[in-house]
Amino acid sequence: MDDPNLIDTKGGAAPTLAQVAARAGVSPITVSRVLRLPDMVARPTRERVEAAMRALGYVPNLVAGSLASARSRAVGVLVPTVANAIFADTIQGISDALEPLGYAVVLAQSRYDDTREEKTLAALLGRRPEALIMVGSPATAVGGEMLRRARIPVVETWDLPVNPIDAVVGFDNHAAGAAVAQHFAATGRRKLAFIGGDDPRATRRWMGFHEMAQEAGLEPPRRLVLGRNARAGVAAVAELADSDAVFAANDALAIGVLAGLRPANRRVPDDIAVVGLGDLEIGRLIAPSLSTVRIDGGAIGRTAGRLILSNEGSRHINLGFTLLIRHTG
Amino acid sequence: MDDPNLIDTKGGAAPTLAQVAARAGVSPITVSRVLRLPDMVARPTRERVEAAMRALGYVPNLVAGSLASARSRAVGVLVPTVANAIFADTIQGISDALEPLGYAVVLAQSRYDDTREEKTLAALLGRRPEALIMVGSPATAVGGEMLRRARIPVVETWDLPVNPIDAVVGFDNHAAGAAVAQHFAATGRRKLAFIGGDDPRATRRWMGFHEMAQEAGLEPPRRLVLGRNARAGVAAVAELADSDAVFAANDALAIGVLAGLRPANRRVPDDIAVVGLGDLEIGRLIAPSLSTVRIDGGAIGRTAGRLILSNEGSRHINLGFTLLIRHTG
DNA sequence: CTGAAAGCGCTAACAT
DNA sequence: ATGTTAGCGCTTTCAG
Repeated sequence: MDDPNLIDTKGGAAPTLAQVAARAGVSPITVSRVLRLPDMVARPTRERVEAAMRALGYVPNLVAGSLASARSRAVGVLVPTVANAIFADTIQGISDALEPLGYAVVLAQSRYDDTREEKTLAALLGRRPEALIMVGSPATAVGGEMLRRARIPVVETWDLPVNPIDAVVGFDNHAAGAAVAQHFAATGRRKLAFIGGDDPRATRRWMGFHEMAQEAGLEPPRRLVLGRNARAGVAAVAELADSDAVFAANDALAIGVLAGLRPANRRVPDDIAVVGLGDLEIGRLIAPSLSTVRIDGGAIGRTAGRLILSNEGSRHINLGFTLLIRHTG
Repeated sequence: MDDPNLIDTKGGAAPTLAQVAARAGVSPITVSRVLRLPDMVARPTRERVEAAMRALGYVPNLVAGSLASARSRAVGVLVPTVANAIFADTIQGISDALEPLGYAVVLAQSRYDDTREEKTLAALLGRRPEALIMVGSPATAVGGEMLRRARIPVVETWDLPVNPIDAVVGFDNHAAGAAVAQHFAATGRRKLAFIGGDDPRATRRWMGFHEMAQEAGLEPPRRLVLGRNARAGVAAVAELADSDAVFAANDALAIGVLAGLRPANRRVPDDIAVVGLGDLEIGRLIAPSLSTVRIDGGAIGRTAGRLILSNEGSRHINLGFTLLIRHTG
């Protein structure tokens, strides 16, 4: 039963805590204490142990420690994709909040695929993380159930689910969509379009956008589901011939739309307005600068990290968004 | 000795393999086999065990499994930062290559800080990953020694170190810098500048750039070390008054330079050429489109993933780069 | 095809 | 301040 996909772990066993103990002439538990509770150990003893560690190049086996103590000091992080810059700041924020405290970040991607998400969640939970942070909410009931049974802090982010599993750090996607539609209506746009994925968060943006357009007495906006990256934005332009305002569910998409509009000779914002979401640094720097719904992804990550470390304060945090009208709409 | 930063792991123990075994009326090892070697177990037995697992909501404890088998099925990934989009594709590539095989990605950031890198490396190795992939090479001798002693596959990426620890997947940063300088010289530029960080890879780009400029008979280029993000690019423009060509060590920086040049009324590429590195999708979409040294970050990640899974073929892979001259230079 | 025994490397709980 | 004992939840090895 040889699995050809196994990494060939070379020979040469790593030194163990017991070996350090033997070399220092103490019992294993003393070495363990030098590592975790150093000032519980007498100075000379500690120094002998430390010398032994250095001599052997000892690296404590956290896997064994996790099993013995039932504390993995790991947090699972599940994002749709890391390639989309929109989530990078959130991962960074989580890492910034937790790594200094000795937590490891175990990262996994769902790729916007519900089946994969379920598998990934199981794989993540198998490592017994002390908490799990995810962008969005579990797509399946099974996934949700797994998280609930795991009995660890769970933080759903980038949205405000109605029935959260535990903690939430996000913003109101519906309201964000509505805000953009309202802005378009207020600036005299008549034929709106939305471009984005069909995941729950994008769909909520669409719902808010759609409803507010109706309320403003505009004809129903179009919805284009072509992908989530800049290329999809370029492609979308072919369908935008009779729209005068587009809300793209993320900034990369919006920048793609801008790029597609240029050769089509449609002037932005005169002929058509374009608003993105996320506020990538680059959106502010291009010309014309991109109007967008600003989301503070870094704050989402840091807040999620803080939430799993403490039970004080609210566990349902709405970080909001800001409509930033720059030069494209 | 209460650490207030401990996550409050709630009560309610997760079901164990032994409990599943008891419920199914088999011995623990049989449950273990159902999980790992299902077709070694008779059909009816297997079905009983599977039913018991479902009934209990059993999630195998991979921490215990790792300890017992000495195989963690985890890979450590160390990057300078995840916020810089330039490494996102590499992480994605690693994840794509390894997650389907059951490996977890333990992600950590060095933040271009040598001390932090050393600590992070130790933290990573303590989890006993079966391999470690890093962007660049260990900054300190201690870090290198730790990696060597870990006796696991190590892949250094985004560079071609002269004395690699083990495997390498990267490109020649020196040659990339030289190629840009050569291009500038060939297109009549006289006063070159370089903007980037002071990390080893950026420095190698600078060296190549500088040497080739000399060879081409140009006056020595300037080197600006102001940061690595787009904002640093904007700031750099103040120092670029008498340069007619800039090589920015990454595309975000280059886009920042472009943004800074606009209000300064300096035309690109007529007054000044700008070339980046990385080939972010967005660079191709802005106007004028960004000239850049294309690096296939995704391929670097996937190749690194493949390398740690197999010992066949070369372990020193130069994936090269492509100079892409578009509209900024 | 299934099981019994032993142990991975560490820490918790109790001594002393 | 240090040590002893037991055991975390699983897999390995060897039997049958």
